[in-house]
Amino acid sequence: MTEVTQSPPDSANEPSGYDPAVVEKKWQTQWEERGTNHTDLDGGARPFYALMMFPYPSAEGLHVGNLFAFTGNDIYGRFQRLQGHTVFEPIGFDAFGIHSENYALKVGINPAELIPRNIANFRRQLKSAGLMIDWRHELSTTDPAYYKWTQWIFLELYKRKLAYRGRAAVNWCPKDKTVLANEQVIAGACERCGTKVEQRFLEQWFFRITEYAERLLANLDWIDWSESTTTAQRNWIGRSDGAEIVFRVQDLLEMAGAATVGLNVMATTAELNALATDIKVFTTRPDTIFGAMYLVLAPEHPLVDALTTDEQRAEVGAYRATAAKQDLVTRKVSKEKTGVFTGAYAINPATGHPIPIWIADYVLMEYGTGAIMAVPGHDERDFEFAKVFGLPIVRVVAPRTAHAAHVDSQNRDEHPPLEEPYLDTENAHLVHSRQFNGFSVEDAKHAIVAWLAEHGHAKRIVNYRLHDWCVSRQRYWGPPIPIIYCDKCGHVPVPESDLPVELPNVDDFRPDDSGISPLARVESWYRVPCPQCGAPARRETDVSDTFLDSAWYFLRYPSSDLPDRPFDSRMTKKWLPVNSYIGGNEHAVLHLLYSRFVTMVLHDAGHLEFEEPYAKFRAHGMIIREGAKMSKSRGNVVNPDEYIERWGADSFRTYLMFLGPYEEGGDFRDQSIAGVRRFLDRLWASTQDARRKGEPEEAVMRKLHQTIRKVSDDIPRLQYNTAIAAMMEYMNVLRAKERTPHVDEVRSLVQLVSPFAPHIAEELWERLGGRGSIFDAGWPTFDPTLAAEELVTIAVQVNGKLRGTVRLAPDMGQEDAVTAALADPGIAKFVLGPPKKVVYKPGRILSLSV
RNA sequence: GCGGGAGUGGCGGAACUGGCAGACGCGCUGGACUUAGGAUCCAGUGCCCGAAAGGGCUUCGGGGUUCAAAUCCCCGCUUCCGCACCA
Repeated sequence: MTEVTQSPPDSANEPSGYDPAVVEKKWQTQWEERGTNHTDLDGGARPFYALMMFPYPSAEGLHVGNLFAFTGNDIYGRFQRLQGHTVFEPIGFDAFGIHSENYALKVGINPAELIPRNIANFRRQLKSAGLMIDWRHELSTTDPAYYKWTQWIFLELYKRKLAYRGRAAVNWCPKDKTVLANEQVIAGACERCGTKVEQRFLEQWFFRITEYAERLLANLDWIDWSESTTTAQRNWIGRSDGAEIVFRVQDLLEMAGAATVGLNVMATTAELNALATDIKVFTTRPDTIFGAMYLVLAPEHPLVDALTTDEQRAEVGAYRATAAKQDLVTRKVSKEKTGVFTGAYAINPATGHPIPIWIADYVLMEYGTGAIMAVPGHDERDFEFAKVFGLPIVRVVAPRTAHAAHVDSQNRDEHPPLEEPYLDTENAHLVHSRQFNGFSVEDAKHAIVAWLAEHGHAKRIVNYRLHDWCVSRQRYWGPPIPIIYCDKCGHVPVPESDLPVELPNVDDFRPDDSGISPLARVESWYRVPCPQCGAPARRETDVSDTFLDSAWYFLRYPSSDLPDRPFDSRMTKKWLPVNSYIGGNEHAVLHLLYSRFVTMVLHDAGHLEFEEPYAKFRAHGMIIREGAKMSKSRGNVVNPDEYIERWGADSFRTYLMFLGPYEEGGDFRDQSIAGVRRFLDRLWASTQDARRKGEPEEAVMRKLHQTIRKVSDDIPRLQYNTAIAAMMEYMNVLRAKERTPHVDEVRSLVQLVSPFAPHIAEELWERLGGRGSIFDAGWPTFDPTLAAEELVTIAVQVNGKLRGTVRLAPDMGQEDAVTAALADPGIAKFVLGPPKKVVYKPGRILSLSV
């Protein structure tokens, strides 16, 4: 439990009489009874869809980070409503997945039982926070009526040949005999039993997201998203322009015998021939081909067996075995270069010289072709490797200097041996590269690929870092993948009429040593007839990735009750794409990329008219606590319940928005909430005290209109902290000493506060005689003439130093301004003669140089 | 290593397009009201010199551009986040 150090004011002695507990309860009830937060999806004009990333309903309850995100979205949504939009602000629960399953395993209760409890708790907490949610459209990804359509989406991808079976590495615990997620691997060992984890290859389902890489990348140029997020996506997609270069293996005939024996049984003869002849490498530096001194293949490269000579076979085998034993996490961490020579040679197509073929785990099978040409002179990793194994290092790129341009670049002495790889490509030219000597790196890339292409040795190619999306999970708590395996028909999709494939409610959902997925033990469930031929067949026993559940939930909200289709086309046309999406940057890549991909596929399949799901996305910042990151182990996690109880939801919300710039986050400090609470106390008091007699004061009204302008400008830009500061500033004017505010001075302030502190705003609105909900009363308009100042204060600088200020009309001319400034003795004493130079910006500054 | 941010009082943070640095809030100091104050109200609060008037200094450090720089340019330092042997 977190200790809340500061107590709220004791309401008995509270002069303003503001009791948030009473006010908030009252209005939450009223909203529910009157349906204030219900959205007229059918008839509402000017639809505005304000989406927040739905939470995973953990047993700990709502995290303050969730509330930070939701409140920011709620303010935005309420503001849009006050501007005359019909706003839809739905919520749901992302309740499938490894988190729930692991927690269920820990406490020994089936997740199907736990999740509804957690959701009930979340619902209570969300309601206590005063969010403008239309609860009639709540959804949970674990509801069969929802995941029926998650499965339907899988089949849509399958139909379009975008879902396929492939082998992929997983973390495997040999003791528990189970697959582990990356986060369950701690320092290379199973988090449950401490056994060293191995990598294993399993047949899994993949989505061909790489086919969409170019579109996913291109659209980033026009969607209105936080730049940090689009940058993260660009990096993740990782487009590289380069070339595929073919190296012919030497003494091919001799090796053919070895190939047939050694190669994987999966390979057909045709594949074998193609593979055994050539090694394809991907490079972004085809210009350095004359410096390619050796080839390196990934240890699991399918050609390795075929290439390896008898003398090297034992060593190669041992190296591959070690590499395979390494888990996926530690393999990426270890940096020292290791490797083994296969005994084989390939021909460098540029030089015609034979170069050795090595295997090493610094080459990854997953990227490019799983093989590289090593250019130790111009690549850090290759350089390091060459140093370790004493391989030759040759320079083929050299700095372009005025001197070097005129000498014979073939002259070796001109360029001493490399102490480190030479990486500059800007002011450099080629050397030791025959007819390409003197070419710039850029020109050489094109020229060399074109030259090699004449003999079929190379082609330009684009490579992506993005991999296909592996959607299989060897787990219990997820939607079963809707596929059936039949001996005769192969894999057969479950007919749409048979959806959903319901997750069986089993007592024993624990992984044990019997097999891979817990569902593989439920024979009564997985044994089914083949939908095509009727022969006995078997269901897929893996479930799909949680990211698939969340990749389409925003499509379901407006059609949440639709039984026979995933979403209604009319509703979808009216409400989508989402107008505003707010969420954390932890989802900058996976969730946001996957949902874009699924949307594009559904668009191509004719189900959607748009191909980008979120017109606008803004990433909010992270909150820390008293300067430190919040974590369970530190015990410094903010529990929203406690703060809402002690300070009220309105104060808590407003404080969250005040503690820092929304898109950057900030430091949550217990002591500081008091300031926001005081502000609301004073707002309450101002309304109670307000006089109806007489006229509002002109200067105060001027400040009010300036405040309306500021708040109206700040909210759409999510600059909530400065909007609140502006309202506080106005409050200070309103309640300057000995002053009784006029109702007209207060009413608009209550409206400005309403998106931040909705309960107190409703209450005060009612007390001021407002009819109906304040959220149906519109937004105060700002009158520029009322906000304009008659006189403005202008700073006067002499030789760049501030020497005083003068009050001037905003449109006063330069001469008059100088005269007015010099009339001030405090300024005049620094100006002895006539000023040498005068810079005057009306309404801003007067700068004199003497 | 690569990519993206950020460095401003005791603290969280303001500052539009280069134009009065420190808005707003916390904390702190003094006062009023009080049996009391961890409530409320009033005043003060960047640092240094000075009794004051006044003056000097100040936005991570160092240079530069400009009448004028937290803001623009160059060099360096620190720090947070993401990706990480991606050829």
